[in-house]
Amino acid sequence: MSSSKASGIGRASGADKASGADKASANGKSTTGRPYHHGDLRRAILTAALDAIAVDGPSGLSLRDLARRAGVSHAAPAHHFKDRAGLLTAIAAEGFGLLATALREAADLKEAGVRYVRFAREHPAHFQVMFAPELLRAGDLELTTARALASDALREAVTTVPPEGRGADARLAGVAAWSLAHGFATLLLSHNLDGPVGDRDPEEVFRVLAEMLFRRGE
Amino acid sequence: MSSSKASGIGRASGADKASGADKASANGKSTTGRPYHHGDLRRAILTAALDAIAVDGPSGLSLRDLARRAGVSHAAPAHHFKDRAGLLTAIAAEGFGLLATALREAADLKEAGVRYVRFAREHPAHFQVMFAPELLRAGDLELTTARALASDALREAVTTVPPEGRGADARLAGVAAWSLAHGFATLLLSHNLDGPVGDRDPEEVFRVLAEMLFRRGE
DNA sequence: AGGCAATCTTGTCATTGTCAAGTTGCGCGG
DNA sequence: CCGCGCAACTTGACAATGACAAGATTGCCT
Repeated sequence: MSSSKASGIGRASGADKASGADKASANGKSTTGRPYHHGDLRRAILTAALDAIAVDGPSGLSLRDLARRAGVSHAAPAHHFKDRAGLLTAIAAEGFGLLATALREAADLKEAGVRYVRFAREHPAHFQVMFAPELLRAGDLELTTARALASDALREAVTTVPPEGRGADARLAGVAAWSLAHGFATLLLSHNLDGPVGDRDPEEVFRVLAEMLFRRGE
Repeated sequence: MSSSKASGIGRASGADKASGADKASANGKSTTGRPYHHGDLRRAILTAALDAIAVDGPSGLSLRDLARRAGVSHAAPAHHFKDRAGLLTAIAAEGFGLLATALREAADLKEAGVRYVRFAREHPAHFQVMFAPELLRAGDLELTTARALASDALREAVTTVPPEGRGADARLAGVAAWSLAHGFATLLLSHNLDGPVGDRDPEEVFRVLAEMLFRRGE
């Protein structure tokens, strides 16, 4: 039951491929002018994959289905991402990059946690893939550097925690914050907190949790 | 009778519930036995699946491979578990049952968290499947009841938190504890804490984190 | 203009999940 | 004691998928 006809991301849009007339839009983005070679298929497949993953999870992803959605042949994705693992690795790397920039703007550790949760909610597909190691190519350079970037951003945020937070070991404070945020985000995405959180804003709920963790004398 | 030690997931342990078909071959003798109908294939496939999942993750699971490992034909698993989702659902249900009994023996909320982490480490395959909703049959009765059981056990543990834990809302304290434990366990299993935790005992590390959360005046 | 390399297509193969019959052997009612 | 039914498995088939190998097409560079 695949359904999900083309349309949406791909070109389609009624243009036969021989349309040599319109080659404008060198910067792929507009909905109409795909310069034959699809403009940039790589992006199209990535976004199609993100859509699919957000719905069915990374396991249900089908390269052929993505190709169909993008309106290209079944082997086209393999040219950009070598195989399934390659595609997912690219997604994970992109996710770590996005997360790194999101964390970098955080004022303190609590705010970093809030941004972590927000990231998971705004990019659920990225988030899921990022933490599914058995689906990724472990050694990939782009992935490891992006992950290191995000890791640095988190580490930097940890330094902002007030030292009188009796955790003593700053590293453990970081692990605590990461665990709390990651667990909350994961449970949220897997709909395990629908009851407790209810209709409250998840980020506000998390703020309360974070305050429980980093309760200073104040 | 099901309250045997939790570590016994080995092979051919007592069945969990129904399956009243086995009466003659109740005793597991047979070194070469293979009472033709394989004894109990259901258990064999479950344990084979747990092994495979622990190595390759739930996504890489192949029913045909499990059948091969069990020495049966490729369609044999389908008779016990209707399909892939059925098998994984059975695993998840079993996992929630195990988790429920593990949590029930906890003295307080912190200890419940420790047991949560221990469960994840001792039953990584169960744990991964339990929180991969898109792989499960959502409406399954056995699953939902087992999940409710575990949820009750956790809720009960929450009541043991000292009320002066300034979280005020007991529900939020539960969410905090769950998030912390779940995040720690998840990051642990995905090898994201190999650095920070190092060679220390993860449960001890988690104890420190839990103390950061539920710091009372003391 | 001509060639080259990137991009995409077509074709193919092994593997897998799932369904639809068959087959085997145990136990139960007669 | 016996055959009959039923549960546990087997055999066979089919569509879908991932991956690979060549071939076709086009933009670009010189």
